Amino acid sequence: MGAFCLIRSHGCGKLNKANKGQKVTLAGWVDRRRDHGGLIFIDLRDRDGKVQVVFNPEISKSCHRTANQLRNEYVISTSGQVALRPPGTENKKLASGDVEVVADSIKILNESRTPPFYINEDSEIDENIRLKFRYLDLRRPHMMNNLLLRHRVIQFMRNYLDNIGFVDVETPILIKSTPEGARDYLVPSRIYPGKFYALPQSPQQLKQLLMVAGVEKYFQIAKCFRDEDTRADRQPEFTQLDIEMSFIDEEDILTLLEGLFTSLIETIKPDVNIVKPFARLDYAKSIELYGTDKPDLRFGMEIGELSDIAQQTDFAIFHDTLQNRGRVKGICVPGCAGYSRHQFNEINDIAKDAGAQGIITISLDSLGKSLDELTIGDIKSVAAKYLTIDQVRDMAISLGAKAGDLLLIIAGDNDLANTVLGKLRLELGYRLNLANPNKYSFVFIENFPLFEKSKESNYYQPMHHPFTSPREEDMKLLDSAPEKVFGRHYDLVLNGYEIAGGSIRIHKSDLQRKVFHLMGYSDNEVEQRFGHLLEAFNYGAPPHGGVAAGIDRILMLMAQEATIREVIPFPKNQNAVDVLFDAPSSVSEEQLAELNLLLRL
RNA sequence: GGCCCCGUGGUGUAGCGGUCUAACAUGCCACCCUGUCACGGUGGAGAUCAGGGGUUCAAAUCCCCUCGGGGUCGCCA
Repeated sequence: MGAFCLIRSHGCGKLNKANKGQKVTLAGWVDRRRDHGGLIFIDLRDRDGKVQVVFNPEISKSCHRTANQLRNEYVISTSGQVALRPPGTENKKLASGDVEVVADSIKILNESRTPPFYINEDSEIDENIRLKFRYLDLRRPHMMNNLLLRHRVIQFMRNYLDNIGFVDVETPILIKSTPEGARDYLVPSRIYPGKFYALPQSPQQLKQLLMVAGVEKYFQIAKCFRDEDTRADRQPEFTQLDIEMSFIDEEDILTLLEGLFTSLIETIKPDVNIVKPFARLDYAKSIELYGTDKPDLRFGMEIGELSDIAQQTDFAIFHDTLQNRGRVKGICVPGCAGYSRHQFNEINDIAKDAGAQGIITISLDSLGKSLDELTIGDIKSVAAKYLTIDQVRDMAISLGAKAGDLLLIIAGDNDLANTVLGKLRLELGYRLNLANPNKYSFVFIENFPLFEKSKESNYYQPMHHPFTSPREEDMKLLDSAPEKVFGRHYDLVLNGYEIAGGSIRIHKSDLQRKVFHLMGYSDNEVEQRFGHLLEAFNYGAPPHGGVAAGIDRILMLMAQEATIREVIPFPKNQNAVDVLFDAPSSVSEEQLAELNLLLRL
């Protein structure tokens, strides 16, 4: 740790045979004490790791006496000689396990209460307690590693982009509320009574203005704020790698992303397997095959269309569905023909939770046979008596099934069938361990519709955001059939998580105005909310586009954590509460008065 | 706002109508121990079973409500 450390000469975890005989001074926390009466061992821990320190009364009586008072998490500094451990007592589990420090002086820098949970072992602890004592939680090596990983990833991104000509520009945190999209966090203005700043949901408009300014290649590690409900992969404030470029098209951005993420993972996680080149999938295709626009491509189990086969059967449920413009679709669950009653119930529950009325299961309970040898007696299904063996075989072939597999079939509305089967695919795929945790399966999702019809109003709302450019060839459809227009938008998905999204932007004010109008904004509203952007486009705005990547999610995946909170040093809980600071909290009457605020509760 | 899961010494779990005066592991405290490393040994302290109400002769256990936590749908331009 070097030059700046006044009371230490080395990091604990960095000591090894090469330091043999050196006199060192260490500082850190007592990870564990082993008192043998005559001899006391301490594992001393700092950011770099651990090393064993020996207190021998024959070396120093007073040190040994002091070591006797030590407890876990006491902060000490100690000096002594690095010695090879006696043969046979090396500890292979410890990086510094070949050596130990024989202490000849020790100072207790601070005592510690017994911590509310274990720092020195990795066990499940109630998250509320962890968050309340986050400074202790982060002291655990596991969390410290996540924190250091975060540092290395962000450092890598900065260097990578700097090397290819990108400029890091900071944008303000106090800006203007531009409703639509997510709810804003508002900050009252003291100087202007009754007026508010908003925290940025993302630096979107600012980076576009930087393109107008001529920055050409911009990036920022940007904090974003959205006042929406949390999820395992969503927090009220989160961090994006924000990128924008001028004079480029989609391919330039996809190439940049592929290069950046490939070399990021290869540098920081050299042992994992990246599927290269990154896959590409149409939005519509993704929905049809995986029931989602963020598919996990580490395993197959694709959704298959069975409507044509269903049409030929004598099964009333199939016919009713098809008559009502519904579809019959299915997936194959490999090797699960022998599922128990209980397991079938679970599958049924998943399907119902996802909105299905029911699910039809067909067990090809005939292990060892080929599909050709199947007989109707091998088929276990409530629908068996309405199906011929040829129909079952055709379904099995459509879904890529073999004997011993389980077919799950949903009859219903197309969207619903996709959603339900997509959910079952994920759930069962994970249960069957089909998703290799060391595989990084990136996929670009392309060709999103520009708009979707709003449920509440008669207007259109953007799939991505209102600044996304329509495809050139669809421009004329904007007036006649906006729902048929495709946007120049793309997402990057990794192992079932959307980790980046971007687009080529609109850079002309008349087109931007038209899109706002389709969203239902009046001229007046457009001027009020986005006048600054439209005006900027009138002064030589270059064509441009960019992307924003969710750094917390990327880190979550790299650290193999189940939630984003594990890679955020000080996250909020599911109810958006910071339990360490107890925020949000009340403020004094004086503070409210100064802001001209009156609470209406 | 809806749905699902969880709440038992400091921590993690067991117990799921009576045997609970609540068990186990670890941690904590005291003493013993010179080669351990999740050290070992002996002894000890530590729990209104989240809170409230109900059912019952009897509730940690069953039911209802509240609170807290997690997951998810809605929401997230």
